[in-house]
Amino acid sequence: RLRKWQERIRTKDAGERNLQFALSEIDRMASALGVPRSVREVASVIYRRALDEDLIRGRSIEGVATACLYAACRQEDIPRSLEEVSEVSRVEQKEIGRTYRYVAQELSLKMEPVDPKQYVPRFVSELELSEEVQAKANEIIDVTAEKGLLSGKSPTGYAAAAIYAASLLCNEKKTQREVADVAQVTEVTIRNRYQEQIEAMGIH
Amino acid sequence: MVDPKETINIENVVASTGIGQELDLQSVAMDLEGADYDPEQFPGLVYRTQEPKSAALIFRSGKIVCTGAKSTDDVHESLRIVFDKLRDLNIQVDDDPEIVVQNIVTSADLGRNLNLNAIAIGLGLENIEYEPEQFPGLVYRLDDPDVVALLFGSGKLVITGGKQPEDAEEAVDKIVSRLEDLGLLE
DNA sequence: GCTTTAAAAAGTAATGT
DNA sequence: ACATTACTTTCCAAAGC
Repeated sequence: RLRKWQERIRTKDAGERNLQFALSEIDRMASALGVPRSVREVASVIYRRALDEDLIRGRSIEGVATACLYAACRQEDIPRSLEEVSEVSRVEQKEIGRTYRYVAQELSLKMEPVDPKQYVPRFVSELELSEEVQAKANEIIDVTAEKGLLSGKSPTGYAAAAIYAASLLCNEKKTQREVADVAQVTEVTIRNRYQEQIEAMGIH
Repeated sequence: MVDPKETINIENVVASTGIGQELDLQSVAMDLEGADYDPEQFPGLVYRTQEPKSAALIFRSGKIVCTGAKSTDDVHESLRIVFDKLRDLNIQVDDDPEIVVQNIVTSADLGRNLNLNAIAIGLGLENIEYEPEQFPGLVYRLDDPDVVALLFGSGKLVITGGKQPEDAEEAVDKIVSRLEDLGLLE
């Protein structure tokens, strides 16, 4: 009986320690990503729910913690790409993506697809482009997405192409390589999305 | 407008069977030309048929999995070839082993572009998974028939998980009517 | 969970010319 | 700038780790 009691304490302590580890990891990664405190709080809430629903079995604490942070960024409308999140996590990108989909499905998180416009302010800022370019990029995204060009395309590549196009239209040209680097996509992707967007905008 | 059902094409059929006899895969690998066997990597021996084109996984237990055939008839034909090859090696094979189709993969075309964003939100996010950062297709799980559909922006789709060719037809009908109900087609 | 086999869809990526 | 190859997702069975 005494043994069972000690065991309960032990598992309870282990559980507490694991939770503390997960929350400190979320905090560390959130800091590294430079996202506000509200995002860490949302991520922590999602993690505790995942814990309550027993979703961590068979998965690493780090993986679930990272997936929760990725989901929280999206819910707070300041998305970070899986690649960006994987850079501050020791879990590989593919595993983060899988775990995120699992957690989102099991907790019925109503995750809407990421709007490419949500990446625009950050990318524009990193490229030191004007608000005029930002407004133009947003317009390009809205108009071309309305015409159905967004289906199936990655939000980062889509935003990158719109920013590239806007920088040309506003005479503040950035090279495809410069834009590709901040968005972490290839020049080929920017080229392909750019061509479609320009075509749909009727700029040529 | 063309009925999307008419565009259905079977791309792959997976079936399982067994010869009712245990096998020494090491010796089968020696005698059967074109056989790939690496037990360290995978317990099954791989044997490919040319016509119809398919790949058979042969196990020590005598059970066999056949994949890659373009129709249920082709699966039977491919397995008939495999059975005869084994008989050529003086291995006893049951007269006509039961062949069970486990999965049928089909492709089809709705003939219209799809707004996957609208579909993901419109169909409630319940049986749907749409993560264009990870994959361009929208994953739609149906209960009846019990299949999974991958919908693309072009209007083309893949249906997998079905056991009968009719499952794909039913699935296409249900997908089309659901999208029409929500005004998401065209 | 993983390993292997096959096939389609469309996007993205790495590598090669 | 272009092509080719390869990887992402879904499904399923098999035997064994």
